[in-house]
Amino acid sequence: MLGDPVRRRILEVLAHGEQAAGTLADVIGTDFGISQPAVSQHLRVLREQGFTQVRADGARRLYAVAPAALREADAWLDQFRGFWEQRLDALGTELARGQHERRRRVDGAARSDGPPDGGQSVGA
Amino acid sequence: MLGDPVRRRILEVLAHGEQAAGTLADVIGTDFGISQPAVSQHLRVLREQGFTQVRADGARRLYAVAPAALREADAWLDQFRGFWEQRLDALGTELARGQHERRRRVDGAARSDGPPDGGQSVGA
DNA sequence: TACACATATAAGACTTGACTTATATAAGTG
DNA sequence: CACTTATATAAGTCAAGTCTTATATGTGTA
Repeated sequence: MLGDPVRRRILEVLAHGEQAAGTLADVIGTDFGISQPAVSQHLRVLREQGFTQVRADGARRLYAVAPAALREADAWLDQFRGFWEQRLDALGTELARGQHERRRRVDGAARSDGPPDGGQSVGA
Repeated sequence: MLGDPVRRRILEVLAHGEQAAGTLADVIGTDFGISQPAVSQHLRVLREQGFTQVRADGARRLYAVAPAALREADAWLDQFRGFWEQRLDALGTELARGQHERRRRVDGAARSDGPPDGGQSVGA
C-alpha cells in the first residue's frame, strides 16, 4: 500500500493541507511523469483504504489526510519501539562512558548483503 | 514492502527475539501455507531492505529485527501525528489520553514543497 | 440547452511480485 | 568421504498492480 512512492508522496503533500484532485494530478503527475487517471486511481486506493477523506466543492474533490489507517501503522510499529529504544540506550551508555574502546563486532558470521540503504521503504 | 502480510508477520515473530530461518520457515510457512523457499525469499527482502539482520550459528541463520528501517517508517509517520492528535482532541481528550501519552519525537525527515494553500500545522 | 471543466471509470498492455519445484552451497555427523 | 540438515538461489508460472488511452459522469456557466 504505502510501499508505493506515488501514494506516499500524495500523503506528504496532503500533510500540508487539503488539496483538489486536479492539483494533485498536476503536482504528482509532473513529479512522477504519470497521467491524470493514474493519479486518480491512486487517490481511489488511498480513499478506499481509509488514508484520505474527500469532500466535494462544486465540481472539485478536495482530499485530506484521514489518519485512522496511518494510526494503525503507528500502532503496529509500537511493537518495535523497544528495539530502537534499547539500541539508543546502549548507544547512550557507550557515549556516557566516553567512547574510547570502540569495539568492533567481529562475529565470524557472514553479514549477508544489502546495505540498509537510505532508500524509502515505508509502507504497508 | 510491509504491505505484505507474510513479511509483517515475520517481523512480529522476530519482535519476540531472534529466530532461525528454519523455524521461521516452519511457523510462517504453516501459517500461510507457503514453502521454505517462499519464506526464504521474504527473508531476503527484509534483509536487503534493512529490516532484519542475520548472524550465522553453524549452518543456521539467526534473524533479528534491525530497527533502522522501521524507525524510518516511524519518522515518516511523524508528519501525520498532528492530524490524529487534532482529531482525538475533537473527540474528547480524555478518551485519547491513555493511548498516546508515551509518544516521543524522534527526528523529522519531512520534505516540504507545499502547495500554495495555507496548510495546517503538522508534526507536533 | 449546450459546452467546458473537473474528476472518475473502463479496458487493455505491460510490469512487478509472490509463489512453485528443482537444485546449489555450506556446515554438521558418522 | 558420503550423507544429512539448513538455507539460499534459479527459473518459470500466474496473479496483482500500475500504467495508458478513451470515455463517462457530474458541475458550473453562457
